[in-house]
Amino acid sequence: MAAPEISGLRPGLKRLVKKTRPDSIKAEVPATGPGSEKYQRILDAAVEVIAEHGYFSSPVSAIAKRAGVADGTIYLYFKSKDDVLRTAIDSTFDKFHRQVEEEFRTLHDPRAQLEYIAQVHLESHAVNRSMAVLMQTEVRQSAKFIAEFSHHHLVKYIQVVREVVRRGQQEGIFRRDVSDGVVAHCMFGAIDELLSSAVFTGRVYDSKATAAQVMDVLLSGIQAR
Amino acid sequence: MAAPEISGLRPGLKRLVKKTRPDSIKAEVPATGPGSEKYQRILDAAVEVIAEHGYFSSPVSAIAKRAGVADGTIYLYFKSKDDVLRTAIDSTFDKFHRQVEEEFRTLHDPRAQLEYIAQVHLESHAVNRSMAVLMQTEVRQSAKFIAEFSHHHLVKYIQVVREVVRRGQQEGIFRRDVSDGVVAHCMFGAIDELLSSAVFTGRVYDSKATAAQVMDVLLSGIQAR
DNA sequence: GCCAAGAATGAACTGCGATTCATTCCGCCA
DNA sequence: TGGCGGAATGAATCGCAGTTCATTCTTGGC
Repeated sequence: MAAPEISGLRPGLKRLVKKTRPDSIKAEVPATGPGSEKYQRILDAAVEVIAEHGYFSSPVSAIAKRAGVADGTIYLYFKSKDDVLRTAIDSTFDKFHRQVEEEFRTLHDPRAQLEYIAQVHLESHAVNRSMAVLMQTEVRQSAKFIAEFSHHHLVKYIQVVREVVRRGQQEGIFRRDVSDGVVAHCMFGAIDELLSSAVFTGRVYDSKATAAQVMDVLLSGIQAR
Repeated sequence: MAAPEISGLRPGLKRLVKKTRPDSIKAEVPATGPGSEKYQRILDAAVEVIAEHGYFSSPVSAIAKRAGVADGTIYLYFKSKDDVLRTAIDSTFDKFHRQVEEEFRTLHDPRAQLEYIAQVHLESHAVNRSMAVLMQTEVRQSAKFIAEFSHHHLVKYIQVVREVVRRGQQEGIFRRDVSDGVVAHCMFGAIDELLSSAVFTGRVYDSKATAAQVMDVLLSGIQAR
């Protein structure tokens, strides 16, 4: 998708890695490290293939093929098949958290903050469909190794929501007779299920409108009376 | 767990399959069919092992070992490894739906009906921990073949909730400006996430009290004003 | 042009695990 | 008690897929 077409078809152009940047600047992209174009292409290919067939039914060879590289090449960029998936998931979550953090610098109302999170969460579908599928199918997950590290990301998400809820309670906006934890899990679960159902049925929706609807119900449910 | 200890250790008693029932009654358990004790033992073992290691990291040999039978024996009772898991999941969902159907015969208030579903859903943790883990890790899922058929079960669950919500809306109990579908997914998602988090962190909780709390928020959110 | 450094390749290796099936073991009946 | 039908066994088969590594290709400096 976003990745340029299989460069293997243009043998003459294959090895340019430093792009147009000369050596004066030290911060070259380490040919084989993160940030190189091939690195990213492998990640994208892995996400696509795994989203289509599932982790255990996606041979490294299929990922390599999609990325337009040889099987062995993947091991120049990543330690193992696990490592590829882990990296892809990590970077997605990191991006999400950076985005939220950024927005929170100027958005302070607890209600609006929750709405923002909901909306970004629901939007992930449109941003990168394959990644959304992968999140729904692999992260909750099946392989213990994925479960373990991705659990950490979910905890962080919940943590953020809890803090917002708690602040809302302190400010007297939200009722205090429900635990922030329960509310956070409910919100995450509700949104994620909506996303999940959209992903599986292939339905598209207006993420802003849907987020508004869900949050309307939830916020009505927790507003102080 | 519930299964009797590995009978393989008592060679002398192995083959009694008809139990104490003589042949007068035709409805004998077909030695190798559903309902036989070994059949159930294999199912239980599969659920436990898969809950612990995940489907793709659970060799048939491990399931056989846990069930106290030989590898090949499993193929006398089931068509394939897939078939074992499919059967286990199917029967769990079937049980859930029968339970709900039964209760609905005497419970008519929409609010109470939703609360009942929430409670049974949350209780599954206590009923069979391994199965709950399996549901969280495999059903949402990973292997396409599981996804496809279990999706059908989820749809049925959502369907039931939607109908209740719609009836509540008609009766004027619930607000009509939110779609029954969105509400149903939110409810399912919220409950399932709570369950999931309990399953993964190993936390125990009072399913009745938790269900009450979640449903309090949700019902407040959707009540007509 | 020639060479060294390192990127890329992909065939081959290896281990694993689902499934099969020839053989053994029982329990029952004549 | 002999032997038949079916249940159970588990070693052997077969294919697959993650990883390795000897070899080939590029590039950039001289």
